[in-house]
Amino acid sequence: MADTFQAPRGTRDILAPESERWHVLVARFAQAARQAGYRPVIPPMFEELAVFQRVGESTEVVRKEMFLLAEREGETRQALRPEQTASVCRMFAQHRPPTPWKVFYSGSNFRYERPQKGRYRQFDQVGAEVLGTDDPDADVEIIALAWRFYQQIGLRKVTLLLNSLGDGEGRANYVAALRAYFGAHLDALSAQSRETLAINPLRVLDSKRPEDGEIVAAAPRMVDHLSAQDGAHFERVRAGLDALRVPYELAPRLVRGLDYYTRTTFEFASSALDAAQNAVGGGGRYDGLVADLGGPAVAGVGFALGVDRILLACDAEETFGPPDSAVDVFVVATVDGTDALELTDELRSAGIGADRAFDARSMKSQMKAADRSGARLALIVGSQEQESASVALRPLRLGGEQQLVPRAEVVARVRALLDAAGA
RNA sequence: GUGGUCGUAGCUCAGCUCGGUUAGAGCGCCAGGUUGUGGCCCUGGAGGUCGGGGGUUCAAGUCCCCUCGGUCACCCCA
Repeated sequence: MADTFQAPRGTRDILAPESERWHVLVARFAQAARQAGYRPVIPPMFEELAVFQRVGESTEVVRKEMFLLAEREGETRQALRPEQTASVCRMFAQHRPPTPWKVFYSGSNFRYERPQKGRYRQFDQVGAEVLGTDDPDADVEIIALAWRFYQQIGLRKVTLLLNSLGDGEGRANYVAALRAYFGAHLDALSAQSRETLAINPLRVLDSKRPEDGEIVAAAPRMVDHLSAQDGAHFERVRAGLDALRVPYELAPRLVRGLDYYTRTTFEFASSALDAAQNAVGGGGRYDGLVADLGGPAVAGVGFALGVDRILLACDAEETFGPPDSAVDVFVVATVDGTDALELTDELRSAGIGADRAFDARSMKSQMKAADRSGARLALIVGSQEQESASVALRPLRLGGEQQLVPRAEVVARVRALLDAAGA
């Protein structure tokens, strides 16, 4: 036996019916975003490594999980994208579109990490971003867009966790306060947290290690260090969410894995999933990122939602099943197959879903295939029908008797039957 | 990157503890029963080098080692 191959580690093949729900999900998201005035962008799958390094030198994503492409002479180092916000900001810096620039996207990202359920090396996200304004209403619009989308696909056990990380002086003061606080309790911290502390004190708040629990819980809170301006911004975001009746929980310890976030920060957690993969989406404001990428100093806010995890949550909540994939009509032809070829083509051209069997199987076999296809109607052409230039029309999942119709009238008769049944 | 656990037909699994005839079941698939008609039923068939490699042994799906992959926790994140 020849060597067999399998999908690379951390990737998976998505077959129907899973692939069907996947497509519907992405289409629904696109529809929701377009309805809110967002337009699609299609960033490249890879960028110069430096673009992604801007999301934070201290993050795992950049330090250990980049999918680097082989370096070629005379070219800068490139990497597969680990997320798309950085690319969107690079696009903005490069093309300088009019603001506010409201965009959405969907597609795969790549992170070289150890795979687990709901965590893959190639994973898909849908996301939306607003660049060019720091109006808190934009934050609210973004959050509401994501929230309504979860609602629309039937997820009920999603919680919005909200925080503000502040910016500028307030943020600097807070980081200093955190550093001092954790520094004073060094021996109570886990070894890993002590390392993290040296790199980015904010991320120590993220620790789930039990020995850190107590000390993290008592750590100073960002909300107490916000500047007057950032505090007002956050108040306005909260008021907006209240006005839209989008429920949220304040999460003063919520920091996110990417360092570019400022001010509003949020995460969507599904209580239907295990803690390891319960983050079904997240986002926030990144007011300095475009400038970091060589663009103008414009503000930005956005989110990304994990397609794989959303579908996992849908399974857990038993919602958003695969769409009906049945074709309308199945053509059974036992004489020479040309009838099947022509009839299916005619039906499809008329906008009727049609399928057939191959390999000149027996009528019984073709009828079984017709049944399995889920078609509501079978069209049968045997030698008798062929001689009389007619087609037998047999209801499979419809009421009524099998009838013989003239070949020339088939499409019209099929349509009439389907319409009658559909109504 | 660390630790645990699992890996037998397309799918779900039995067999492994105490090595020993041609490795089984259900579902699915194909064909026949019905020489022109699906869903139910009956009969038969195809399909597995037991994830891969090495070792122990007269003998390995069963024991040992390595490796690949899944999965769970940590880490991190979507």
